Amino acid sequence: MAKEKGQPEINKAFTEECNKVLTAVSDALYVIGGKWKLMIIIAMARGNNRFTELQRQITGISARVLSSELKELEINGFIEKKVTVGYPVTIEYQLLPYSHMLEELVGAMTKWGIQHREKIKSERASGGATSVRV
Amino acid sequence: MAKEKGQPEINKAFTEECNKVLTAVSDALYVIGGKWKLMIIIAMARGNNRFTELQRQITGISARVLSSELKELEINGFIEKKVTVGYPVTIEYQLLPYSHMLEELVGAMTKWGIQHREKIKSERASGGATSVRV
DNA sequence: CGGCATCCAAATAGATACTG
DNA sequence: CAGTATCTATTTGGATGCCG
Repeated sequence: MAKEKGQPEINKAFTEECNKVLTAVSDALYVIGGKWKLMIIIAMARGNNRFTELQRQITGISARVLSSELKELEINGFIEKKVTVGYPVTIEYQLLPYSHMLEELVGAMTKWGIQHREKIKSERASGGATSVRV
Repeated sequence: MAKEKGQPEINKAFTEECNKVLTAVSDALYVIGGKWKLMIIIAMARGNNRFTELQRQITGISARVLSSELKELEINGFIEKKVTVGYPVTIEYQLLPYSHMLEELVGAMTKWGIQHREKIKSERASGGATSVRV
């Protein structure tokens, strides 16, 4: 139902709401999409503030990629780079308040990711064809 | 704080929780990451069930990409392809119950995306350097 | 330690044309 | 309408080496 040509006003409201959501999600994916950005923010929220710490915590990220992702996160107002001058110069990345607005999103994604892995596991027991990277 | 070497047990609990979240988010991104999968599910949840409808609703997706994304969504248990034999054969895609588990995630992402666009807009008024695709 | 430069491989996606 | 095929362009990212 809801696809006949009879009631165009109903479809129109649906289409507008749909467009709104699509635009918003598309916006979100544009800034925090990709494999790494959210992961970096998550790791930083747990106290990993140094370049090398982040590289160690986030499995599989290379220095080149980490470096460029940090730059983008900085440009987009999620993090800040702090250079402390001293005998060994230390460089730390700090989350800015704006990144805390991602907490709800991260929470939802975490929850879903856990559920999904459970689902895959129970399907493995039977014999479904699904995909998770190992 | 929380980076000295004094209290290793505290850091350890943090690291474990961190790994758990990172794994979950990584899992989630693996299945629903990319530009299109969530968008397709959103559009389908609003009554777009035909190939061409989806292509019209989702700005910028090509037939080739839509086709392959639909296949992956089917493999991963989010949607189902229904072929109705008849004089004009009709093909419809239906969301499966599993895809409804994404609603909370989609909601959080929508909310964030809207907030982000607002933020960018108000920054444009002053003169920040951020990025949104136009 | 915190990167940048370079090179290269692979994934992703756009354009276009064609089909039953 | 619902795709497939092909070819190409762009993006992404891994590996390695180097630098202050």
